Amino acid sequence: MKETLKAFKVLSDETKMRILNILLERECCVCEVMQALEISQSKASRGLSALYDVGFLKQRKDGLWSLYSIDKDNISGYKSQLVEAVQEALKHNKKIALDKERLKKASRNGARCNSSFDGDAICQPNAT
Amino acid sequence: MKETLKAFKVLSDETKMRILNILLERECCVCEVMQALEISQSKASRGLSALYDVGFLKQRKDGLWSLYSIDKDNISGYKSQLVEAVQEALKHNKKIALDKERLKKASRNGARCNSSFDGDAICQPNAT
DNA sequence: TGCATATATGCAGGCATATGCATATAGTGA
DNA sequence: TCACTATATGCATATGCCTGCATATATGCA
Repeated sequence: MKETLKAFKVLSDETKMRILNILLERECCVCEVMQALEISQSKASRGLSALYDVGFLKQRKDGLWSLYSIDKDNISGYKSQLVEAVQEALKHNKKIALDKERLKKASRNGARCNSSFDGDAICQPNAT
Repeated sequence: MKETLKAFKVLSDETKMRILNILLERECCVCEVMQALEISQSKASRGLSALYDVGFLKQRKDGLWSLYSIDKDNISGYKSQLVEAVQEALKHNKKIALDKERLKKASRNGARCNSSFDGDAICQPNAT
């Protein structure tokens, strides 16, 4: 039961729901998530690891990069239903569409994420 | 998006998830929910109204009683997927089975809920 | 009209979560 | 070994949620 509650709770957060959505497009490193969602590095990293902890994501390392993707092979039962619910709920959402647009232009180290680009400064507050 | 997040959030709480589950069995008044889950009156009432606010439940009044049930006619899309995910996640859960057992014995005013039976006192802490 | 019962809700305390900031950690290449 | 970059995380703070307690509200009945 605790596990189930955690799965619902992780997804009841805008950032994490958006992260899950772009990962449905393709595998991403933390850096690309930052760029796609225009969020800070710590926010991206924490969001990803929260989704990982609950079992929605798998992770692999490639040099400096930490690459996350949907753990399709291990998502089943209610968890796959949750992922489908997220997709269904947001399939016509504007913000999500923007995220996906930006994701296309995003790239590993393409933006020199941590230094020159500072998501913290750019990211607007919780406007919906 | 806010609406979607609220739907996930409401269900990321044990009490509300259990309430949703027993309502899948049948319509209940607040009193019966208290008895089935062995929780306090305010907890039952607030849980029900939270689920109502998000659109999972409908409500009708019958004299003193406030009767809640799953709003099947208006639950569609991602919300019905969420309800299904809850059912799937908890279909073999022991606590849920107990809730349903107690629900069978529960009745409107059968326990003189507010006075003699005090859920607050009986209900054990958050053991899982 | 007054009492009993069922439900809703204001308030306050406690707890969990989200997040920015700063920093630690770990690869990479010179 | 050192500088650089990507990622993870400790700390402090702000915010929101859960819940019990007490009380208000509403309905039925004598």
